[in-house]
Amino acid sequence: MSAASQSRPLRADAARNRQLLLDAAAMIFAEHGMQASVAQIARQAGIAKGTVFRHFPTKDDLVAAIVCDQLDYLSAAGTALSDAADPTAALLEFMTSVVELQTRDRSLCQAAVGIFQDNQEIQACADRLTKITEILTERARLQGGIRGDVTGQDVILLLRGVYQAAAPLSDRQPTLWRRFLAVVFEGLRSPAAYPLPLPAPDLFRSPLGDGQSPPGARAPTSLQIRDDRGNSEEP
Amino acid sequence: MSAASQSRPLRADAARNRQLLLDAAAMIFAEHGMQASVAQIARQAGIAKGTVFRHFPTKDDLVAAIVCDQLDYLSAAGTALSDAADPTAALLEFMTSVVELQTRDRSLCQAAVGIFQDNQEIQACADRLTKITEILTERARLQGGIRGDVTGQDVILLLRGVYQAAAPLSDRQPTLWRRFLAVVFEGLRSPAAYPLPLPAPDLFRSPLGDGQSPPGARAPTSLQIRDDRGNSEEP
DNA sequence: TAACAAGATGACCGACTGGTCCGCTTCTCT
DNA sequence: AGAGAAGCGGACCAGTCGGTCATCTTGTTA
Repeated sequence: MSAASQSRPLRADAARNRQLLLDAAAMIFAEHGMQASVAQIARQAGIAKGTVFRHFPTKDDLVAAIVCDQLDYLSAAGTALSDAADPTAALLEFMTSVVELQTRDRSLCQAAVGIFQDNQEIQACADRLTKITEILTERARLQGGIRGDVTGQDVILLLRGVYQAAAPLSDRQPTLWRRFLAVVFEGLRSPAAYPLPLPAPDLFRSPLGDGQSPPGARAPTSLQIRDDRGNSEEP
Repeated sequence: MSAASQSRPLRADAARNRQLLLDAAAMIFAEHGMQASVAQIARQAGIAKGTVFRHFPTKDDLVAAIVCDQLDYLSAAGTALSDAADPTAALLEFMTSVVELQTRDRSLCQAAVGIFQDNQEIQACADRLTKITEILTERARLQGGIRGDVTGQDVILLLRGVYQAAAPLSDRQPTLWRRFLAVVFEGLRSPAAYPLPLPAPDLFRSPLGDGQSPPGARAPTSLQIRDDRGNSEEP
């Protein structure tokens, strides 16, 4: 969909093999994560390994093609919810979609944020996803459904956490993430008992040293998140 | 500390090298995760690769030695808090310790739960950690500081999620996890707006088919966690 | 149908992994 | 001091990885 319309249309067999390859890669990556080998994918697709590299110069390019598809899918899902009547319910539904897809596809969870910060294509897709998440979050915030100090980047990072929390038991309790999503969403709801500590995350700007712990920025809470502990030696 | 007191005491140079090796491994694993190569660790320790395998028959044994130390450290921290005056504050402090250590040591996050389910030694340490977490959680629950349907295993899995959520930005915002821990802890607090869906996680028993989604077990909430979506095709 | 370019192939490459092994060194004990 | 055992070093092994390339096949087009 992206690099196919360059110059000539693909020859029939090439187009067929490319699709076989994409399907196989999506399946293998979903099952084994992106550390699955190219040879394994080629075997699954029923084509030779050299053919894989003809279609995608590097393995990262193949991963990017798969991951971008998934990220775009989520962006589309978010966009479809961006004018829902109930913004808070829409945000929850969006969050559900994101974790659900992560659970189905293990490669996505490694790609969702920052892991591929060197891959331009994935970055662009991730940026789009972050943007629509920001929109959904702001609508819910304005509605008062979630606390005022939560950002879209909080949401997207927390969704990664929800998936990862449930991942160890994904075999035996494949829907456990719903439970953890409920906990996290509860934590995002209004009214906030205590303000969140620290400035919000920033996936894009602040390449380094954005003043990530400005003095006095920590909120005073009765149940303070502990700042430091006296031990400097290892156990 | 574990296999050293077998038969003879180590020779002086062996003991020295063993300590060099453990220190180097802890540092390298903390920095690069447990996928760091044995050669890299040997290089860091200034000893030959063969010597590594003399002290630890396999890489997994080396990983286990490091990880068990960390898990035991956390268990001890939890035990020290198990009779604190304010159980809810104690639980939060314990949770802070856990995420903090995960942030410092990337190997721990992969080991905390279930990843090493085949390694007896790590399993034993993880079980102890889970047990003390359960105790701390129950005390906070009885105090009314956290909602009644939260278990210790919820807590330990969520802590993994908190770390993972903040991990992508750990370079630029190394204390971001405090923010996410605050969100999650807020979600655990009493009073619960809605009951948590699904039965609690179970790390040990239920090797399979413990009825992980019994009909009607899902809680009725106004903002329901969506159960299923109609699309069966990929994007 | 014939010629040619696009595509497919799989042996091959170098880099890397965890792990082994044997000759050499060094510590310890008498 | 000297013997013997414990420990060490690093070449080596088999396996895997991503990636390349010369050669063969096949779809397309004149």
